[in-house]
Amino acid sequence: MSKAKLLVVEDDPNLGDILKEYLEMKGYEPTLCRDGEEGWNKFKKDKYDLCLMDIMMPKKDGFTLAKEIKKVQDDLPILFLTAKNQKDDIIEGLRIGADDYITKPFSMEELLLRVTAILRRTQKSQEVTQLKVYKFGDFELHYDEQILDGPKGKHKLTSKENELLRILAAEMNKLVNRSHALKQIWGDDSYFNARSMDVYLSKIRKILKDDPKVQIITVHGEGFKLIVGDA
Amino acid sequence: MSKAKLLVVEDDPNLGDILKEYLEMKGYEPTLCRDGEEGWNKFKKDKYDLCLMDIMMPKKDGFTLAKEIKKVQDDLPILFLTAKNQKDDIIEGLRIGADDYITKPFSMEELLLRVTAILRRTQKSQEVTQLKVYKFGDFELHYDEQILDGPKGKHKLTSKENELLRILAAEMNKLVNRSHALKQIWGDDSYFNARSMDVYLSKIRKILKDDPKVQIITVHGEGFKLIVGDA
DNA sequence: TCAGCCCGTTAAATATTGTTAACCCTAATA
DNA sequence: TATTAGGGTTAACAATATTTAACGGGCTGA
Repeated sequence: MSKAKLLVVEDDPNLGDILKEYLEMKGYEPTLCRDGEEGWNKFKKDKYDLCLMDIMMPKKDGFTLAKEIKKVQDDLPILFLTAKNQKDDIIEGLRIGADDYITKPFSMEELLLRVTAILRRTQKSQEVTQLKVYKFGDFELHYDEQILDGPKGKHKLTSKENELLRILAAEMNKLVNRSHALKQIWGDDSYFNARSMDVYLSKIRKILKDDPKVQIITVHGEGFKLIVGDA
Repeated sequence: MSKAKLLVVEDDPNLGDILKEYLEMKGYEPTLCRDGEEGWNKFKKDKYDLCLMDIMMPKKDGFTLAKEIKKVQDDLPILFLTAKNQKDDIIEGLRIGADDYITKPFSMEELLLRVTAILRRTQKSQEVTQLKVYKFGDFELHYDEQILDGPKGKHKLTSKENELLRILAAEMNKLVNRSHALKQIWGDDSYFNARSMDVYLSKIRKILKDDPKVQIITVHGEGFKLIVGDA
């Protein structure tokens, strides 16, 4: 796990130095630029994880720089450092495309919170963006969306149907222990919950009829299997 | 909930008195010291929640005092009061482990903001960090402005809609527990509040129809998920 | 083989959630 | 002070989800 690289564009030399020192101290790798033009040059040379920039800067303002950067690398998160007395319409304009903003004067702690929040979010979305999908036969179970996409159209599933089918699909062609599934979904293996599960199995089987290759078979006294035969 | 104890070390008698009086008025329990040495003695005698200190002081300067304090109690947050443009002082202070700084002259409101921010942060360290802009699908939620910017225009949100959507957006693609959201927004999980939340969910879903990739899924008996599908 | 349990299915009963509209405040305005 | 507009809550009703009940068929072991 290497340090996150931050592009810091700030023309106030005091604040710039403070930012750089502070962010370094907190385990980041900041590159400080004094104006928008320098920021643009650094951006072209290297790859960054996050960009912090002032709005009002000589040579090239933050708004312009942000737009240019977004054109090249749309997913680079940008955190604007804005002055409090900035006109509303400017703020309005720069909202588009900014991932966040913080108004001066701000505390270092506030800034750090923002930076970590953005990085956490973007890093997460790089990993977990993939919504879970299970495929079996002509079906696709979109678990996160609670949708079963089959050969005869999409079926909206209820939460319980969704959970149950996911367990079966995850163990495709393998036995799913009855009691195990019950504990997973209902928390405990009781008579009524078991009957409930049977009701849902029945509903799911109805949908699965859309593809004759797919069926749920019962292993008496043991559990169930989602089996996928050949064409 | 007792008053937070503040150790205030400031050699300027005018500023010191003003600080003490103001902080008392705001419900804190400040102890005023005139120099670093006195500050050190008070620190040893009592337990404090936060320390505000000047840097340039007779007998023992702020840096020295801060270092000594940190050696004994590393987690005591320190807020430095620095003269304007003393960049090196600020950096040095942050390096020592100050949690924040504020440059003189400052307004009392400004100071209060810092103090409350630090105390809030240290008292409940597991606070959810709050961004100002949340993006999901073709939407941008501008939390501060209570505006949801979508593919078919901007929607002004009421504060409840705003809060609710923020919670969902912060946990994008993940389950948000019903009761948790209720406690966050309404303070308690009661029948009528729950019904109220359902009303707001309905309103939000109407707006989210502007982008078919985005939807709020119900997990029966559990909570909700803001789902962002693929194109 | 047959009693008894296990399971499949359907339907009814409950519980939870979705939606709309009426109602109640409060704060701004005339 | 009366009026109004907006936000929030409550009420009422609709739609779904889940559980329970009821009935019947099938499997299994004595």
